[in-house]
Amino acid sequence: MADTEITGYRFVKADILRRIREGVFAPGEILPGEVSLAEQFGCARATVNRAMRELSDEGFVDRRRKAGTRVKAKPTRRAAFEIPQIRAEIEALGQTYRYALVERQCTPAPGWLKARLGLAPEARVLHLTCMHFAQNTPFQFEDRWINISVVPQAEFASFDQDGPNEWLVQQIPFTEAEISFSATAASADLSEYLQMNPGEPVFTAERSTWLSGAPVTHARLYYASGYRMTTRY
Amino acid sequence: MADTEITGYRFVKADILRRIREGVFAPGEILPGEVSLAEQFGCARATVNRAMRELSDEGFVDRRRKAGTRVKAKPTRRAAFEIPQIRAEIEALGQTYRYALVERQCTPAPGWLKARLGLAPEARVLHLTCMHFAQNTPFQFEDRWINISVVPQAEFASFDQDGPNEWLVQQIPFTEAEISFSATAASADLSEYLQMNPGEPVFTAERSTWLSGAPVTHARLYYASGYRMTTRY
DNA sequence: CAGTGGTCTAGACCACCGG
DNA sequence: CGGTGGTCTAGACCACTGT
Repeated sequence: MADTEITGYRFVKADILRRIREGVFAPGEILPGEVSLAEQFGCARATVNRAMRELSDEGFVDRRRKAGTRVKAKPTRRAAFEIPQIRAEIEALGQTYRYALVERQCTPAPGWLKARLGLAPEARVLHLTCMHFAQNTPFQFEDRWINISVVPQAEFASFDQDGPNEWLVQQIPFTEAEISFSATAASADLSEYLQMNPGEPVFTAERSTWLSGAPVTHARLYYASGYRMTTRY
Repeated sequence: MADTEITGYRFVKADILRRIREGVFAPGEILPGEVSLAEQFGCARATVNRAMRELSDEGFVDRRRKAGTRVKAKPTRRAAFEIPQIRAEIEALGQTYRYALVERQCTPAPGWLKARLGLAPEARVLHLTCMHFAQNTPFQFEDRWINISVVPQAEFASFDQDGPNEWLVQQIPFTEAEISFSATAASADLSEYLQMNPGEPVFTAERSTWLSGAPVTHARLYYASGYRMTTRY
C-alpha cells in the first residue's frame, strides 16, 4: 500500500521517529534497510540516508555497516550547549556588561597547572584574575592562566579593557578543549569579589584548551550566587 | 592553479577549517560560494555542501541564502554532552551501582510544580525520593515528580527495584526537555542522605520533560560532594 | 530579481564486517 | 562473501533574501 507521497528528509526523519516513539519499532529492533525505506517513502536513498544519519547523530539509533540500523535500547539523548561567552551571556539578559582587571602577573607555572595542561617544567605563564559585572553587580570571577610560550603576545597585552577570553579568541584558535562543571564553596577572598558569604555554594566552570596538543590556556570561572546554566533539547 | 586532487567532504571540511584557523579566512569574512569551492576542490557541489553544513552545525561559520557563508566573528563553539544516565555513569567508573527507594507517595501537585511544568490545577502526581549509590557510598539523591494523568501506570509501579528514570524511559518517550545545572547548599536532610555537612555545596541538576506539550516528569538530582560533570570538544 | 544555499534524484563505487 | 551503510557525482529545481 502506498505510503504518503510527501517526501523530504525531514518528513522521513519525523516519520521514523514517530514510529520509534509509538513502539512500532521497538528498542533494539532492526529497522528496514535504506533501499527498502526509500521505496516505501518513494524517494531516493540519499534522502533516507540523510534522515537516518541525523537520527543516529541525535542518539536515537545505532548504525553499522552490514548489521543495519537498530533502535537504541537505552535512548541516550545528547544535548548541545553553547560554550558560555560571558559578554554575550550578560547582554542576552538585557543587562550591561562591565569588565575589570584585578591582577596581572607573569610567573613560573605552579605544579598543578603544569600537570593539568601538560606544560614544560620551566614553563612561564601569565596569571590574570578579573571580574565580570552585570549592571554593576558581580557576575563572575575569572582566574586565568595563559601559556606564554604558545601565546607570546600575551606578555605585552594589558588586559585592562578587554577580558582575556575576548582577547584570546581573536589571537589564537584551539583544537581541543575540556570543560567541567562543579559546585565549590566560596573562599574568603572569592566571597568578597562576588559579594556573598564565605562557604556559600559557587557554580564553577573549569576550562582548558590546547592547540594541536600545545597547552594554550586554563581558566576557572566562578559564578555569583543564583547562577543556573540551562539548556533545552 | 590546481588544488590538491584529494576529495571527500572530510578533506574539504578540514581544509576550510585550517584556513580559518590560519587566518586565511578572517572572522566575519565571506567565503567563496559552493560552486566556486567545488571547482577549486575538483568535486561535486554536494560534497562541498556537506562539509560546509557540518562547519555550520559546529558553529564555525554562518550560512544564509543569498548572503553566502561567513566565518563567525565570535566563534561560539558548542559542545554536546550526554544526558547523564545514572546507572551507566557509575558503571562507566567501574563501580557497582545500587539503587534504593526512600519514599513514594501520590499527592496533589504543589504550586511551584504546577507552574514549572504547566500542570492542570487539580493535577495529582507521584512523588518519589530515592538514592543512588556507587560502591555503597552515596552518589546521588533524586527528588522526582511524575504526572499521573500522562503516565497512569506509574501509580501501580512500586519503584523498589528500578529507579524512576530507568522505568520512565521504557514506559514513555518525550519530545521536549529542559535541564539546568546549579550549585546549591545541602539542607539538613540532604546532607544526611549524601553523607556530607549541612550547607556544603551540592552540584544540582534539574530536569523537566514533556511529551508533545504534556508534562511528563520533573526531577531534581543532587550529587554527592566532589562530583564534576566533564566534557571534551 | 538574481544569486546563494537547501534539497532532491538516480546512479554508482566502495569499505566494512556479520554470517 | 555479500549485504549494509558511507560517500560521491552531475544535474536539477526551489526557497529565501540581499541588493
